[in-house]
Amino acid sequence: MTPVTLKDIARICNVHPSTVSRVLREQEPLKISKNTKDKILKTAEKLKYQPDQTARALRTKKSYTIGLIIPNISSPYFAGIAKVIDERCGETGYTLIISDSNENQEKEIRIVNDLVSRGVDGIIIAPVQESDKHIRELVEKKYPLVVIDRCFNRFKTNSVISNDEEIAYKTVAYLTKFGHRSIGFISGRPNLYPVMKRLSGYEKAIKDFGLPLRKEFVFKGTQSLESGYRSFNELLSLSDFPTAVLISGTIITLGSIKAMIDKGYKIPEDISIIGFTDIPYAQYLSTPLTTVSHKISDIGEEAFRLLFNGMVSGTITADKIVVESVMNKRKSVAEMAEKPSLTTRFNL
Amino acid sequence: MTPVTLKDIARICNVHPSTVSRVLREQEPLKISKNTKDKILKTAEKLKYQPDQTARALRTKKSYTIGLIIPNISSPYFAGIAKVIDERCGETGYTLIISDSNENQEKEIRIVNDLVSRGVDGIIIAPVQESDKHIRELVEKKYPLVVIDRCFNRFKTNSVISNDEEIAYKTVAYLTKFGHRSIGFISGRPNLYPVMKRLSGYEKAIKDFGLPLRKEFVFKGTQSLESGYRSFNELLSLSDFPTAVLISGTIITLGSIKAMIDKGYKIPEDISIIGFTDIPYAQYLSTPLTTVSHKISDIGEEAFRLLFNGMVSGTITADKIVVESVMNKRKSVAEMAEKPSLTTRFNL
DNA sequence: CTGTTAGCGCCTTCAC
DNA sequence: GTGAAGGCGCTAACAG
Repeated sequence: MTPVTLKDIARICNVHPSTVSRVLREQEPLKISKNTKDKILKTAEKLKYQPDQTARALRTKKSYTIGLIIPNISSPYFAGIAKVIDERCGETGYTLIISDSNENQEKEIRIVNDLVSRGVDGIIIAPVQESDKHIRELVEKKYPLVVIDRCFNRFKTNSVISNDEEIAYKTVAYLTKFGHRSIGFISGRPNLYPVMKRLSGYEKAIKDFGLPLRKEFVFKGTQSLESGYRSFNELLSLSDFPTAVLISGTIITLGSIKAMIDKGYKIPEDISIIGFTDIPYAQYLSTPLTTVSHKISDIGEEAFRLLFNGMVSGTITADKIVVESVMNKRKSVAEMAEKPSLTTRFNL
Repeated sequence: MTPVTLKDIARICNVHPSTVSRVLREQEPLKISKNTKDKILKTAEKLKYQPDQTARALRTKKSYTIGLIIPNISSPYFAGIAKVIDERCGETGYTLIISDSNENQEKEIRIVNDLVSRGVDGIIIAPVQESDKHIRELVEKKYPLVVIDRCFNRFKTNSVISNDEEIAYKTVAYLTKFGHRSIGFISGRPNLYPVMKRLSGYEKAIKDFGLPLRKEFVFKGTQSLESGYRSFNELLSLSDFPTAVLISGTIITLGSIKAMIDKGYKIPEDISIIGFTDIPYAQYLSTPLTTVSHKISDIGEEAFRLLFNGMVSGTITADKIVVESVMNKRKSVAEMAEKPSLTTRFNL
């Protein structure tokens, strides 16, 4: 019942373990007599020999393992990215270790250390992003690394991001076409790179289109439904709340929708909204949601490709890949009413 | 730049590596002079020593690693389970390796072998379930194992399931209270354990309530939106389609809804539906969906607990845990009209 | 073509 | 209290 080892096979075949090792690894050029080779292959099969990856990794300093660290495995966005990377790993003979940092910096650091001491060959990480010390340490150690959803300026490393600034700008432009001039912005954790970029795209557009920039129309919070709910309620309590709102984050968007429903407001009659990021359900919501969707599979694909190339070539690169997001125009944006929301407001 | 080892610390402290090992593992009772202990601790800290888990695992035959195999990481159901298990792992010092079998039996087998040869201390698996050979092999090898969402009768092992049969029965009972007597059943892969159970609960209820059991009202397919779409379209093409439908699977439910929308049918005016399983978005859909929701965190919790107990005690158990599901009564079920759907049907 | 030797980094038993 | 020796299972360099 104890696992079969090279030694076992060697003993049975009357050869040295190293010979067995050579045969089983199909090491080229294989200078082994067909006779012993067949003998070894056959008994290995019969005994269902499985090489001990731990021992192999210890010896070769290569584990054929890569680590993926994401802040929330329950998020469709990160789950989707994980899925693609997992597929590529399967195809290339790597095992993926997915860890959830749970939006928690300390846990993230623990995970990074753990993965390193487990000898993963490379790491893909979507950092929680409060500090970047541990990331920089990896870079300095020349550890194969790809960062998703973030870009550092204090040091250089591979990263894959979306064009959030640009697309946020475009959503504002889109809203102005419907006559909106009073536009809000709701987000979760404000120090998240994509959120910062969306905000700056938003602000830039507000300026360019000559709209009033109102600080009280910009809300920050955490990555939770409750936060979205709270922010949107605050927004609605403003006497002259905006006629359109950009909402950053799926779960925040859901919380915002809940706030509107609870207060009896209608989308898009009372307020138009655009959500970052798309989900399969968005089109089936009571008002099919206009969203910005990220090319999840491209992001995963590119992240894996960067990491893989680095691992096989043994060189450390610092490429920055930008994946283009797209806008899904559905029903949550409408022409602004002459006297926006007034009826509804006074009916409450 | 090369990692710090016990040897390095030993050399610096003028002690033997084994002494360093003893100190750093805080092995009790620690018969080490405070002097050398402090010296070792200090230099270990200074050099940021991280034990090589690979070497340690090879030596101790314990990797402090557990494997989780699920058929789809993008499914909120499995992602939720993974999240809970990951949390428990973090708390207990284990590292979780999540692998996605992608509903593919062969990939699942490859993953199992890979995890075993990587030396994981235990496995939690939601099997794809075409064959159970590889699962039985694990059981025979006395590998710590917990099966989620499935129950075997050919051999005994730990499993955590939901009370699908019972709850399916109850949903039919619930529908009859609204006057429905013609009830359909749509599912994905029919050989999935929960699907089988739901179907049998459905059939039992149909009999018990004296409803007509119509084979053409039962649809099978795959775990995909398209499959749900196709099945529901077929159902709608029946001249006397049912007034209520049970739908097994989130993504299948979404496909079904799409089919109804495309054909212009209204929920629940034309057809009442109940979806297995709940998702956060269900209540925000155009018709808030009546669903059966599984206690995802309980399932994960129980699975981890079973595995953990087995691993620390070194005993192999074969417990069967049933987690109770609940019904979320929302808006997708309504009183059956006198002449159900007729107007709508002829308006098309 | 195949065997021998020598570790990878760590832990554990047995000495002293 | 601490050191020495041995080995987990495997691979790599060197013999022959």
